[in-house]
Amino acid sequence: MSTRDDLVAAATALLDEGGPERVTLREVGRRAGVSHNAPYKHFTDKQALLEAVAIQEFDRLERVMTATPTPRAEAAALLRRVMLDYVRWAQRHPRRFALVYGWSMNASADLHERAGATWRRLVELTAEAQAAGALPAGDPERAAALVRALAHGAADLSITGHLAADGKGRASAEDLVEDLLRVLGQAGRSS
Amino acid sequence: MSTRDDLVAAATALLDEGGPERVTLREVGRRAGVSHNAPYKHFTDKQALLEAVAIQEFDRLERVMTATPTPRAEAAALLRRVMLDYVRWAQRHPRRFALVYGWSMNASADLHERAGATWRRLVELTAEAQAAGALPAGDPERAAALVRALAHGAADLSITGHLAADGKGRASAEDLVEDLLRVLGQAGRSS
DNA sequence: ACCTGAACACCGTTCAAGT
DNA sequence: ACCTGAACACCGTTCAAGT
Repeated sequence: MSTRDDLVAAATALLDEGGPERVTLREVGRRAGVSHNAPYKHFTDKQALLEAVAIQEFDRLERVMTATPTPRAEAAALLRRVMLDYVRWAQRHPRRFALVYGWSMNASADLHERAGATWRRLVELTAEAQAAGALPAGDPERAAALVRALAHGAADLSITGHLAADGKGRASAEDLVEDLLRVLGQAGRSS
Repeated sequence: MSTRDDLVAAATALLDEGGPERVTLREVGRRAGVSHNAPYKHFTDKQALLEAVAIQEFDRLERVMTATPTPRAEAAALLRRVMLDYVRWAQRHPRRFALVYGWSMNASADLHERAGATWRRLVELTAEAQAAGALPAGDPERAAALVRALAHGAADLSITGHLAADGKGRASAEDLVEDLLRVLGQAGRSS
């Protein structure tokens, strides 16, 4: 483990504990066993350190999406699994989810590039599912955006407690993903 | 305008300009024409000031939802308009959207209460739309959650630039809301 | 090349007073 | 009741040195 890796690991742990404000360069340095401004020798500023954390997390997401552990899985089943993985990851690591898709990261060209690759893979999967009749025909980019937006919104509302507003939230984020895919499956078969 | 109102207005303006970090109590005080810690006589801390901003915004959202300007509008048309208003509000005031539904607000009991009222109204609308056959039958809470999660996710991805990953995003947040309602409408009529 | 310690500006918050 | 000014602790960032 290089010092750089130690710094990223410490920043990730602090992020999980209390969000970006908890990630102080002083505490990151302390946990990595260096001085409070040693991070500046590896990252231009705090923002760059958080970007490194976000990129590391994006790489994990992409690995899940491009891996196909179930041999010969149908596109629809694979799409379902990928989207369920996505909402489970978000619920398991809510602060990483907030970081990766949050405000501060929309200026990072590096992150934008990785997001593009993940997105293209999702569009491919969607197109295959359409061809199999598991989704309605039409622009695969648009159909993929629909599925992704639902999963993203369900994960975000679930994390912030807005899915269970009355204290009796009857639908989990995973339920909503399944509901959407079921409705889209009906529409795909009936057309 | 009381001093308190001036403080909330200044905080709202600063939030729009650069997010919560930009909202410093010193600058809020300066814009309201008071000292840098006069805000402490009206709010217990910065968090409480931001909560006041969030609550003000939630009240506006609720007013849009409970108002029915189009007389005798059908439930489905009204639901469509409410959800389109929601994504337009989010795109117009991205930092307010991030504040209201973001991390820091999930501990505010007052905000939670207001969210509950808005949510119940949406469930009512959904139930009416289901009765009219514009949405598939089933638990209205769950159907409402599906619509809301899609709108929320589409708005969030649109704001952070993730809907147009390839530089040629073919679906706007509004498009996705319409797509979902169309598919749900088909499923409602065919059952 | 990588790291340290002092220093600076800025911010949230507290406190002792003022009217 | 409402406000002010000084003060404290903390943080991001910079700089002059050290090996």
